[in-house]
Amino acid sequence: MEVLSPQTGASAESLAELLRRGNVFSEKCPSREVLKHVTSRWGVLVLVALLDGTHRFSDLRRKIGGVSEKMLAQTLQWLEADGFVLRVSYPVVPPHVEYSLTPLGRQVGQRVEGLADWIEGNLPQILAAQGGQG
Amino acid sequence: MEVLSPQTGASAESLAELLRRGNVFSEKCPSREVLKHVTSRWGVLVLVALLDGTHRFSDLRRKIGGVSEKMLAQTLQWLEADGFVLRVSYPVVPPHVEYSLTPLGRQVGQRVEGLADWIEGNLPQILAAQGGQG
DNA sequence: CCATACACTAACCTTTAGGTACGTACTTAC
DNA sequence: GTAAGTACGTACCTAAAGGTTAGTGTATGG
Repeated sequence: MEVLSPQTGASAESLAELLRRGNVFSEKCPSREVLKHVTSRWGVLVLVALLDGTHRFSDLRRKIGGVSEKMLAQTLQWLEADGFVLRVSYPVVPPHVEYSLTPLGRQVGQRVEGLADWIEGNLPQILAAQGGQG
Repeated sequence: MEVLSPQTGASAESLAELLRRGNVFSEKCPSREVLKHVTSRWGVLVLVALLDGTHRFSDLRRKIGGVSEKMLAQTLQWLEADGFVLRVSYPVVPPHVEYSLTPLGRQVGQRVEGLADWIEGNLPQILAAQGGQG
């Protein structure tokens, strides 16, 4: 068992190690980017929404209160590039595009949903803790 | 069972409902703010780091690769205000401050850690999915 | 015939997360 | 005597997230 110190920097060997396992505490680890997309403001909500099944663009937009078209498109592209979202476009007119989760996406989605659900369910306590600390 | 439509807006009754349960999909729900802090770039890492036990400011800074002092302080204040982090300051010189998780904080921390761990563990597959989709 | 829906893109603007650098008040180590 | 460590606050700046508006091409509904 080898512990990486973020301060000492990565040797040539530990770089390979990073790819093998990932270490979010290390500045250069690619997992930071993935985490950024997944935990982005709309990324969270898109993942949770898509756990319900395939959605069209407009469906997602209606379901997720407050998203702009631009941000929804952007977020979907991030998640698609990370291999979490599958985009299927039918060449008809008017345009018809379906978004769904890949198996990988379903797994992250579940963790994210767990987090979101916990916050929703414990909102009263959180709000109480906020106000009560004065 | 009542389903809230984000489009129709909240009635007086569903507003109270929001506070009782929380609904991330609704634009005005306070859970959005909490989620923002918890899933912020450094919020995630702070929560995971503090699951290991009490840390001093500088300890956290050394442990979390790449945080600036300003952002670490800011993030800790967000999480403290949300009732997730407990700050204990000893009036000695040089300053001595200890940060730890509240019971509430430990619970969110675990969900967040689950997510971070999953990403770390599945990094190879994610990276493969990214590159392989061309 | 005009509005709307669809799934976006492009251009432009605002906000804010985040970074850098400096100061502080005192102490220990060199 | 000087440098470093401690836990930040403040001021200033950049980059990026995010919002708003307009436009695309076609087809359906009124």
